Amino acid sequence: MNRRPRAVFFGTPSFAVPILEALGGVAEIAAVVTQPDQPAGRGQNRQPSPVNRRARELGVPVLVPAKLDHEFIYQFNAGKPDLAVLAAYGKILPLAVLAVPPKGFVNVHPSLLPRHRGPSPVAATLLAGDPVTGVTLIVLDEEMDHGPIIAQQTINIGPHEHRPALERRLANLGANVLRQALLPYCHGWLQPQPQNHALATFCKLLKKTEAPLTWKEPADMLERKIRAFDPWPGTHTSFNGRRLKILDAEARAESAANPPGTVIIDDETPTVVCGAGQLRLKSLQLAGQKPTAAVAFAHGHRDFVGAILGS
RNA sequence: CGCGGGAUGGAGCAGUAGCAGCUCGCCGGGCUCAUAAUCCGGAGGUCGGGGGUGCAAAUCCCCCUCCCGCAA
Repeated sequence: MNRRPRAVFFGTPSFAVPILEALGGVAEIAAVVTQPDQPAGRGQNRQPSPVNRRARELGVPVLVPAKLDHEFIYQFNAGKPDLAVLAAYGKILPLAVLAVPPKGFVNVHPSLLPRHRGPSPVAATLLAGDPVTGVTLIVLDEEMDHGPIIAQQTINIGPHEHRPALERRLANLGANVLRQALLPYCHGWLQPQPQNHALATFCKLLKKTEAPLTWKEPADMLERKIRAFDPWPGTHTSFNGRRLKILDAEARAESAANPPGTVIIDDETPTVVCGAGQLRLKSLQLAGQKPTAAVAFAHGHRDFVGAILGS
């Protein structure tokens, strides 16, 4: 193949945008497939996905199928794609769709496969406390995140990095990997290698019910949740009967006699006693209010220090 | 019209009609070898904007702007 390959891009959230842009650099984008406009924000107005917006700016045809049915497959086929690239599309693809492009589907997955297969790999990485992560390019097969590996690159995780920052870095890394590996794969210079399935781990879709913090848990686990669940489903507790979001905090090993959930003051910083260790609060948000620094929050709420959260 | 909370000195909050307050910060001074500690004093606010009712409005009524939680 000497010409630029024709590719169809599947993706939805902002994570997929840099990857779409990178694809435009190495291939001819026949079309972009993304999720239909979803009700979002206050007022529940329907909003196009970030990938949809970017694709329009780039002047690329956009398909927003509600179902991946025969009509969609017909349209997909009509673009005569050599391959498809998929990054966080948000739906499982039927085999009939996977079978359309001759070179298959290349998936940009933000974890070091076979670790963290599934729909929430970045959150799972942070929850597990992994010191490193990365991006893996695979060829999709009939099982979830199971196909052979085209390329993989690794990055370190910052000691207190939250998911949005890590996701942005992984998106850029994914764009790089795609730029470097896609054409070699298309030309057959790069043979995909099977994953070591024995080492596979799996993650589940995040649920809103995981958002409330349980202070009996160890502080380091709670810090991981705060970093992994940012910005959704978020982490919160309750204070004076109102929902209190914990936006940022750091675990420390110190122990205290107070029961879990008690707010103590440590060197000016409000700190919550946990099942093991303590959580130094850095940024909080009371329902309906703006995010505030934890120190300032304690100044305004004189009964905060000494309170037992989550009760 | 999806439901709901909010806007008060630099920051965070209290204050449902009767002189605009609290914690922190800031400025000046005391104490001190020194200090984020402590003591005394001080500056700083058209109470988001506009209209209305009242002898009197941060507070009650109407309109507007901006911010946020739930919900996805």
